[in-house]
Amino acid sequence: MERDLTTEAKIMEAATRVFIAKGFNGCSSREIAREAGLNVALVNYHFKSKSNLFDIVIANVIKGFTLSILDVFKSNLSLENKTRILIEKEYDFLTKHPDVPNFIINELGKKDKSFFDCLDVANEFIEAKIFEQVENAQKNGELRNIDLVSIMLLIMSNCHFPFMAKPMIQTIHSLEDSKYQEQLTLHKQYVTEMLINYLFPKK
Amino acid sequence: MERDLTTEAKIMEAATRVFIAKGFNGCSSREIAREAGLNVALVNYHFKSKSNLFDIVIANVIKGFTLSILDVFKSNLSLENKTRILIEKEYDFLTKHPDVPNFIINELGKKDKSFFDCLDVANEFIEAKIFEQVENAQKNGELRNIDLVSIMLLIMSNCHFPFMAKPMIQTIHSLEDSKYQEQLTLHKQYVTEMLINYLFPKK
DNA sequence: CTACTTTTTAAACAAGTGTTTAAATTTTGA
DNA sequence: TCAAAATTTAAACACTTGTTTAAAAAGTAG
Repeated sequence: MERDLTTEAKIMEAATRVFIAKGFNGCSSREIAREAGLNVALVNYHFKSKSNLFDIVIANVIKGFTLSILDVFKSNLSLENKTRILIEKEYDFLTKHPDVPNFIINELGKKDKSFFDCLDVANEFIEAKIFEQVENAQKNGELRNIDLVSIMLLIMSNCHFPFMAKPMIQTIHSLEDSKYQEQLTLHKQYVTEMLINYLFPKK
Repeated sequence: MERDLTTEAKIMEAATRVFIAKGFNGCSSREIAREAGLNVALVNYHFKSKSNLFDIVIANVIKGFTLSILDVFKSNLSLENKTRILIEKEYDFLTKHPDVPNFIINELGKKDKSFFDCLDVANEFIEAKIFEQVENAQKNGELRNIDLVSIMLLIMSNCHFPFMAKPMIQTIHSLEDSKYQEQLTLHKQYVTEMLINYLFPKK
């Protein structure tokens, strides 16, 4: 019962590309098949249904997105350095995959908690012992004493939003892609300085 | 040739609600008509087509969103106080309309520049002379010397993202609506402090 | 009341949707 | 080599989509 993985890989590649670009409702099974250069029926033969394929794709995207973050958390660095590297990595990742945050936020908002639990990323974070490190850094006075949700929100807001709002900002300010990329490189420095200053106040 | 505005108003109300919640591709003309308690054909009779209705709705939403910002810009306050009030107003607006940023960013990204030019909001900002005020504040040393795009990005990121990511954060941290609202109230204070400290460094 | 316009309605249209079917083809294992 | 299994295909399925049509209803003005 050896399966032809190449066909499934083709479908996954095309589906990931199309789903991220247009969302679940914005594309059809036939469009995915066309992009993969395959017959429509193959999508359901290999993946049962469009929504099942979608679940696999989004789980995959989230996994890939989470892995690079976890690497930083698991490393043996101070929280301040972890934050610096995290921002750096986020901007790197998002430069390559600018549509991913929008995709995750929009499509995950439609799912219920049970789906999210299946992804099982929470345990990975617990394993990284990042919560203990935060608690300790706050006791030391190294890290500002605000809750973890807000810390995450502050970092994510300043990393993700500039990529999410890219089409809008580009339209408003008439910036071509290369100019906006320069803007983002500059912005990353501002964001890093601002967040580090705020989260890790020196005395 | 007096038109029954009530019917058009009903369609606009339902369309705005449904479009914001589900996006252009996420809903059907029939769903909008059903929500308005009207016959499907009335949508096209009064608004020509679904996409025409959508253009009117999104232009309307953007206008409403922009107006409250412009009020702040036009007021006679220092940039620091304008920033404080702007953040306050953004959080107020977004508490009432949490789905609007996602809606605007997603759907405006699909439109081209010509559509955006039709909205004609740029002139309003020029009229408010906010650009001159920024330039002067930077010469004074009151405002940090970074470009306007980044200033806007910093403020918008920290105001909009917490609302855009709400479903995701709620799922991750198992927070009910009221708890997340408390979180946002807290977060607004952090954001204000962080942004003011960074944008308006005291000496 | 009557002739006319505007509004509303149910029904139909062609096109596209996700999915299934059954036949054709390819691959597999003995 | 050859039957059994897995894969691929074209075609069809029932359903929804945005939109149009033509008749009915409501409203308007002389």
